[in-house]
Parts: sequence; structure tokens; C-alpha cells
Amino acid sequence: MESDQPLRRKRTDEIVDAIKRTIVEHGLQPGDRLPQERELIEQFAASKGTIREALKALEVQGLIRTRTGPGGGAFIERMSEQRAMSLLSNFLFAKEISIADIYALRKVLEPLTAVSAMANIEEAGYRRLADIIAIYDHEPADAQERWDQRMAELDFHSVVAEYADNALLAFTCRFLQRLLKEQAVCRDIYRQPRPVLRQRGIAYQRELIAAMRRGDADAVHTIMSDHMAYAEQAMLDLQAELQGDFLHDPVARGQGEVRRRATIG
Amino acid sequence: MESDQPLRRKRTDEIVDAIKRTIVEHGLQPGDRLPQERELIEQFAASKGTIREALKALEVQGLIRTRTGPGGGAFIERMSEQRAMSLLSNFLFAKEISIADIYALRKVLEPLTAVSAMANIEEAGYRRLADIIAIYDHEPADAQERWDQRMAELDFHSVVAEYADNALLAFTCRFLQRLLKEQAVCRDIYRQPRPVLRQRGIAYQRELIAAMRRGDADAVHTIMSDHMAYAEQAMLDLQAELQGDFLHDPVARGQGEVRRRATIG
DNA sequence: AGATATTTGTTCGTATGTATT
DNA sequence: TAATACATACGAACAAATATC
Repeated sequence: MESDQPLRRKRTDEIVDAIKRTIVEHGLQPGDRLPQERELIEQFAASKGTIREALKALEVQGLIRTRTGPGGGAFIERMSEQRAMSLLSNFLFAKEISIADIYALRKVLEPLTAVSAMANIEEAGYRRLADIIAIYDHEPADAQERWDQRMAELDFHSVVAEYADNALLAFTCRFLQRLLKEQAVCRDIYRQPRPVLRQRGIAYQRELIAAMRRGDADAVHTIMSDHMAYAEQAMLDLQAELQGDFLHDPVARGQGEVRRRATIG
Repeated sequence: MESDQPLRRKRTDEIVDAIKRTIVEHGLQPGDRLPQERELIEQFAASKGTIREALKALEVQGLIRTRTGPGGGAFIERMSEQRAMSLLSNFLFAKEISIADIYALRKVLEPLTAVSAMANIEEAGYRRLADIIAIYDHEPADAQERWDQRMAELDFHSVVAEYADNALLAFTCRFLQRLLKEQAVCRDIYRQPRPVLRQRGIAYQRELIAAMRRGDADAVHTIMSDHMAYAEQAMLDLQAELQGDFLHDPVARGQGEVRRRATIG
């Protein structure tokens, strides 16, 4: 029988919630300071250890940050995108996300992001994109460079997302890119040589930039859709090749299983 | 001057990372137990308080859960979807997400989810959907029931997402639904009476179920797209009405500002 | 049902590290 | 350099929860 919820909440959790409430009620903004440990100890009639556990919980949630020294204490903090993605990764860690799953979202979201970003990119943004393309504009000399090129290809889309107005959309796209970077299946694929795909991807991205420069939203949407469809197919093909190898190489196959899960945020 | 990264990492964080590594390396699965506090104290040569802070950090990240008593200790845990959404909400808390932002994603993702769910729903699923529609199949008697109906309308889509194969897609859709439930702007809107929208929404959902039953993927996609576009427009219209009110009522306007941010997960 | 043993949860006192003045 | 104010870490003891007998 599954045990039901504990009726008596832990003291630490009560304090965490109480502090969260005061943050909201007082409308505390990043940089504002919470009462110091000593005051919190008095306020909640709790010991130092309990208060510290509560503050640790808030810190992990990206809500505060503590500093030592005079004038130090716990300060309100904006959660970084990186931390948000790490926490979300911990959730999807056990969920067996496939390449097709990721691209199902990318295929519809990246085009929206590109269109949304188009109006805001300006010349400096185009230069940034050109600089990134330059990273994979040539055959890689070694495995390391090949890997860096794959990562840079994803960074291209990350930069585009930076200019999108819709923060929710941009975050989702960037998270999908991160998933591709960290999923073990993808890591294996990215290690494989694939010169044709590289050149084709660049062609798409150059077309995309041209369409953006002339403000052609329809073209931007279409090009990015095609780009994503092509990228997905290429990934799936390479995955099929890899799995074909595994069928004839039990050792590598076993490693593939073990390495499916990469890291915890 | 911005202080650079602390060269000396905190003891607690080192221990957190060390434990995470052992979880990954040993391939620990939900239900497996970590060493007890006493052993961890020995293993890391740290004090009880430090170990407890580290365990608290892991607990907040949804990676473990602790139990008292004989045979108790820290057990590996799968992060619940609810916790993942709470943590993600903390990140988007400060990001000023608009209704249009949310619907930009819903318009393209909900149709995909519905199509993906179609093949798995079966008769029991259709009954669940019918039961939910029954909640808002009539005029609400009071404000409370009106509110419950708005929530149930979102639950309809949540149930559909349950049957989708793509866990990433389903999670995203359900998170968007949660955003609509918790965003203060939306809460104000949902409180407004809107009989026409209610009936129109039901019509879409009934058509959707019919299309799903006959396995017509194209129709499912189209109907859901139209449904979302209609829902967005209705929300935006109601929002415009509300803001019109605010223009003539500085007090309510101020409240709207204050209440924009609802809660912290 | 009640006693007991085991393990986390909490408290207190103290000492150390770190940043500001 | 020294004094100060704050977080960080340690250790021993006690309280509360819970599985087992």
C-alpha cells in the first residue's frame, strides 16, 4: 500500500514556504536582501541548521544566493536559464526522449522562432551568425573539431532564438538544442563524419539569413521548416547506421545502452 | 566590479556533485538507497549538518527522498511532473509571459499532441473526456463553478496529452496549460463570464473526439488548430476588455499590476 | 497493541573562513 | 594591518518518526 502524505510537514519545508511567501508578498526583487541567519533564527524560532537547510533549498531553486562577509546574507536572485534547463533535464532524465520526439517540436517551433527573431536581428546579429557559420564552413581536421562544429551548428539556432520576442518560445527552442547536445544517442551520432549534411545545413542557413535580411517571413518559415525536416532525417539515418553497427558488435551495443543516460544537471 | 567565480567551491556543493556522480556511475534506480547519514559523514569526512544540506539540495532537485525509521535513509526518486513544472515556473516567474506567447506554442503543439494521442485513447479515454466536458456542459451557477469550468476546459487537453506517445511534447503542452492556470492575467480573464466562448469550445472538442474516433488525423489537426486560434482570440478580446476597464479604474489597474505575479512554486 | 531499536530531524555551542572597513 | 560582521562548518546531544518484534 502506498503511504499517503505525511500529515506533519517538516519544519524546514514550512520555513521554505514562509520565506517564499514573504518574497512574493513584499515583492522582493533581485538584489534585495533577506533577513540574516540570526534574525531568521529568531523569527522562526528554529536552529541554525534548520534555517540553513531552508536557505539551501531556496538556493537550489534559484531564488536566492548567499554571500559571506559584512553586509552579506541571502539575496534574491533571478534563476539563470542554465539552471532552469539543468533542473528540467533532471526530470526528463528518465523519460527516454527520442530524436524524433525532439524534432517533432523543433520542426514547428524553430520556424516560429526564426520569424519572431527576424525583426530584431540587425547587422550585429547577422555578423554573429556569420561568425558561427565560419566555424563549420570547412572540413574538420580531427574528431575534436568535428564535434565542435556540431555544437556550433546548434549554437546558430541558439543565437537566432536570442532575438525572438517570445521568451517562452525562445527558451523552449534553446532547451531542445541542449537536449540534442546532451542526449547520449545524439552524442554518438554527432561523432560520425557526415560531410554532405554539413554542407546542406550551411546552405539552408545562408538562405535563411538572406530571407531574414529581406524581411520575407514566409520564406524564413519555409526554409527553417525544410532545414529541420532535413536535419531530423539525417539524424535518424545516422542513428539507423549506428544501430546497424551495434547489431554486429555486442560490446558497442552494450556501451550504447549504458551511455544512453549522460549526466545529471 | 562583478566578483569572479569563487575559486574555492563550497564543501556542500562538492558533496552534492559527488553523490550525483555515484548515482550516475552506479546506475542507481528509483527505490535504491543511498548510504545513510552516518556513512556519508565518514565517507566525506564532513559534519552532519553539511551532509544534510547536501541531501536537502538533492531532495529539492527531485533526485532523492528521505525517510526516517529503521531501514530509512535517502532513496532515489523520479522527479514528479508537478515538481518539474514548479521549478520551471520559478524561472519564468520574472519573464513576463503574455497570453499571445503561450498560444504561439499551443497553436502548433496541441494539434500535434492530439494527433499523437489519437491512436492510444481507446474507449476508457473517451469516457474520461466526456466526463470532463460534462463539467462545463451547462451555464455555471456561480463564480466558483465558472472558475471550475475554466480549469476543466484546460484539463480536457491535459487528458488528451496523457495519451500522446511523445513525452516531451506532452509535458510541454501540459506546462503551457499550467501557465494559463497560474498566470495572474489569465486568472482575471477566466473570472469573466463568457457563455458564447464556452459553447464554441465544447463544439470544437466534440468535433475533435468524433475525428479521433474515426482516426482522421488531418481533421484532428485542423480542428485543434482552429480551436486554439479561437481560444486565443477570445482570451485576447477579454484581456482588451479588462484593460479597458483598468483605464477607467486606476485602483483595479494597480491591482492588476500587483497581481501579475501569482506565486512561487 | 505496545515496547524497542534504528534512522532521520532539530537544537545548541563553538570554531573557522571570508569579505568589508 | 586589524577589527568587524557575516556565512560556513563541526560535534555532541536530544526529539520525532517508523519498522520490527
